[in-house]
Amino acid sequence: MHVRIQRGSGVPISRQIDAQIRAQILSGGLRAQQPLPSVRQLARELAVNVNTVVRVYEKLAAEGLIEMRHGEGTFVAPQASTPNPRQLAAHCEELADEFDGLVRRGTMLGLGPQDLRRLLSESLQRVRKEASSTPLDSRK
Amino acid sequence: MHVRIQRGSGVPISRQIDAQIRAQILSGGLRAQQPLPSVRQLARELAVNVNTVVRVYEKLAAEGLIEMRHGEGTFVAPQASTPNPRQLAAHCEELADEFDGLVRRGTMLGLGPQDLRRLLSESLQRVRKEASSTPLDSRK
Amino acid sequence: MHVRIQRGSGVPISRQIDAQIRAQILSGGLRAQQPLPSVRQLARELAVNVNTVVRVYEKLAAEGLIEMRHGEGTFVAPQASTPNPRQLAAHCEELADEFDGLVRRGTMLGLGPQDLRRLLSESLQRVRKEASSTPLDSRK
Amino acid sequence: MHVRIQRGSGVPISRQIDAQIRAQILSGGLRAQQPLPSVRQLARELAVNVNTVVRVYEKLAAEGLIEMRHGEGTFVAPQASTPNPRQLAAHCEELADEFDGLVRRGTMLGLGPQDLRRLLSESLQRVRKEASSTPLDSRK
DNA sequence: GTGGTCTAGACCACT
DNA sequence: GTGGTCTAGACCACT
Repeated sequence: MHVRIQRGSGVPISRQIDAQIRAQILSGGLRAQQPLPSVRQLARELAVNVNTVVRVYEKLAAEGLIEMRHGEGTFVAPQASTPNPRQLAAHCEELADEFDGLVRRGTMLGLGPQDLRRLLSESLQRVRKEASSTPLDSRK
Repeated sequence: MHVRIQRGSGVPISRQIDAQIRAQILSGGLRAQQPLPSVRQLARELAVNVNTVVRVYEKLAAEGLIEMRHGEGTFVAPQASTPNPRQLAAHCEELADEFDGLVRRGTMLGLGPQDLRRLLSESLQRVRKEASSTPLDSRK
Repeated sequence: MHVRIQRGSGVPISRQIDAQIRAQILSGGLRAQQPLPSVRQLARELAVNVNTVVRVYEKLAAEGLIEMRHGEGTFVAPQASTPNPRQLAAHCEELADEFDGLVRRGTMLGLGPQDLRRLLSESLQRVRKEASSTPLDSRK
Repeated sequence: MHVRIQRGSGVPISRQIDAQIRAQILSGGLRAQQPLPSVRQLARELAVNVNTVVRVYEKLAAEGLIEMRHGEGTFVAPQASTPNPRQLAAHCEELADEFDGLVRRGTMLGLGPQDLRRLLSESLQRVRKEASSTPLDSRK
């Protein structure tokens, strides 16, 4: 599982973690029954307080996306296996809104469409490189 | 002056307003001495509390980007006229970070580079349309 | 930390609090890393609204004099340790200006230099007594 | 009449003007029937908006300390001639309070009694020099 | 527990 | 009209 938080972006840490785990489950990147890192492990990796992770896991569990099995660990819920197209679409729409926000801000900074396309291309490269260099997660 | 806020995005309203005004000043979109909307007017336009706008204006004033003149109004600071390349660059870098965030989230949703480029193109169209349809601000 | 506000003096409460905390940091009376009272605690002690304290702390934080750590508390900034002679001098000059104001007002009331010196002596006594009788702050 | 305002001290301009005129009337420095500068003249001298002065004059007139005679000008009220000991005492006490405030702030800056006495002495010199060099007011 | 943000509303001061 | 300060209270996020 990949999670990466941006500090100082103004977006609450818990929200960032939630969105990323949720995206991977909805898209099938994380499969049903697959184990998630333990609360403590993820908290350590992200340098975040344990309670912050606990609250995210609890919320996802309350929505039925994951299951916290006492003494065993946390797993993607069985029903969560089939990518849910409605929620996926909702998530994509949210992404589109955020693109709008970035484009507006870029425009206000005086950037044109070409500049913004270039920014995106550079991001794509950076993120691709990240992914390839990331050591595989212990529990994936 | 153009400001547009996204509610429910997790990013504090005040931060969104701050970033957008700041971008326009740094890029020269707002010129030195130019009047900003009054705190009350902007608050009304954005359907936001007056204090929220006041806090943003105070912060920008503390950094010397704008000047609040008691009883007169609020203006872009005289020194803010020449686009500050260092701060502009910092702001662009911040934008690049946020692109990275979106790309990561998109990737987690299973989107490929083509999908993301398409999302950007659609955003560019939407935002261009917004701009052209926006009635000119009374005070710019 | 000692803060004492005078209501009805015409000087905004927030400004009084700001000046006093600032003085103690600049002079080294408050040391680097030292914890400040929490916003709620100080608000309670001074019988002032929490937001008023928050605004003061935010301003001092924006200037790098203190650090607000989410969930942890507020602390004198590490760099603030070495008394800053330039800012200290500025603060002393401000004090001198205010002495001028008092002397002018006293003169207008018909007081002579001797009367004013006596007023100062009495103040020194009163304030000394205050200090000695103040119970040590829990967190200093 | 002597009035001197300190900008940026946090004390409202109108309050500063009020206190200074009031002090001179209470102490007999301004005698009954004596003309005050016109609203416009004082506003110009102090580089203050006319309305600010108007409001101060109106307040003092409402308390019976001065009289605004339409078409003639503004004068110290006849009854205001005999220095009012009770109000004078109140004003002196206020002054004492403000000395306390300054002494506290000075102490927080690390100044001792000697430093503060020196500050006062320097103020006395400065203010004496001001007074002697001030051109006599046209209407005194 | 800690700080962070926002609202609604009041009252004041300056142009 | 403009900005400046303050209160009371809510709800959220991080340790």
